[in-house]
Amino acid sequence: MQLPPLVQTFVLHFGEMGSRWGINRTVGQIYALLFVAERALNADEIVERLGLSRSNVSMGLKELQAWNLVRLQHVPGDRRDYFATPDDIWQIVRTLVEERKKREVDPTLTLLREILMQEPGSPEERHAQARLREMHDLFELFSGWYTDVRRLDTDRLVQLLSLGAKVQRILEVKDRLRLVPGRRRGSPSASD
Amino acid sequence: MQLPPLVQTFVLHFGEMGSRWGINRTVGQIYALLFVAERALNADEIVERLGLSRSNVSMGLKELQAWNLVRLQHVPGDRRDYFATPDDIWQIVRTLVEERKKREVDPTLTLLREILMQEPGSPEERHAQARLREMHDLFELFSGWYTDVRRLDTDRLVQLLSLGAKVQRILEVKDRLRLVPGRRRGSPSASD
DNA sequence: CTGGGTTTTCAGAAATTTCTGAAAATCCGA
DNA sequence: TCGGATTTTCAGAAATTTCTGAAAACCCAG
Repeated sequence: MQLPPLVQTFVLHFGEMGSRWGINRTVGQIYALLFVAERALNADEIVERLGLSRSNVSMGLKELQAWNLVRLQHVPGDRRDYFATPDDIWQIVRTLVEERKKREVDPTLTLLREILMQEPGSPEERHAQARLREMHDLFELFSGWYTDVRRLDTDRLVQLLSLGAKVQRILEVKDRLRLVPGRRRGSPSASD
Repeated sequence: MQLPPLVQTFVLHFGEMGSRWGINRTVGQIYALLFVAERALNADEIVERLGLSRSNVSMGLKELQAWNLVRLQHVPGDRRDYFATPDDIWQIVRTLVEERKKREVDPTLTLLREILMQEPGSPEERHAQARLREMHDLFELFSGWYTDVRRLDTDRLVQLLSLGAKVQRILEVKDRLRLVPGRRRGSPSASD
């Protein structure tokens, strides 16, 4: 592995983290390398820097492309493919979340719905269903929240995250307003 | 595997999902089984229902305990250990997030800080650092948000999630108020 | 203590995943 | 169309992870 020490530390760590996330170590390393690189790299440059076989790098890049996590670029007068991560880190986060939702959350929701449609054949199954309904509702809640929030532009998203639990105060205000008797929809207010 | 079909479907799916999440298949299955079970189960019951070896179940339960994801119970007059998941699904979510943060986010933040302390020895390293600073700030933002939000009680949390992007309106109100010239802190308002 | 029930440990077996080299396919300029 | 540069594929090798049986450790009632 032929890398400045600072980069190497990160690449190795990210590779390990990747393997805890169902992404394999070398794919994680490739992504880490591309993420900190000053310019797009071609496959041979990745081979050289990470000390992997050419075919392994090819596989890894293919996987990253399937995840929409790298962009393919071309250098004029050079036939090789060059790979880069998006410059905007928020774009990376969005893609990552989107893809994981598509691959993990959505199929799980589908399965849960199917299970909930079935007729329970025993008290045991009835209880299992009740429990799975809780899980289903939880997933739906998160899924709906995400569908909403993903539309926010990045500035607003950052604003929201920075606010943290202060948002709670808004909910408190809302509650208080609810308690006021005779209050009606229609009067504009931040809590509506 | 000796299970009602409805439960079996879920257990198998959850096992597969687990393996995409760095949790191994059988640990996922054990958790799924406990999650839908009407009562706490002992190790032999798990062996019987999932068709795993006794030692494998022992390992799996140990791992789940390390994650704080199962509670140990005792039945009077029975020396065996019984295992159950928390009744409150939100408690499960909280534990899951907490543990993943501890194991993945925190160490990554530590590493990133260390890297950012180093003196870059080349333009390449300087660029890498800039990039990693972006990542660091992103992680800090999420981490701070989480630290805040985890304190909310479950009702408020659900309320917040249900609100989804409607929270955006509050931000818009906030912006608008900021633009009003001469506006001062002190006058109570939902946007403060 | 002792003995049986229970859980844990751990070395090796089995299964799965990752990685590689060699060959095939693709692609493009001449 | 040809020929070299580049990328992809894939069968088997290597590495890693998971799983198991047997034995050790533990634990408590008697």
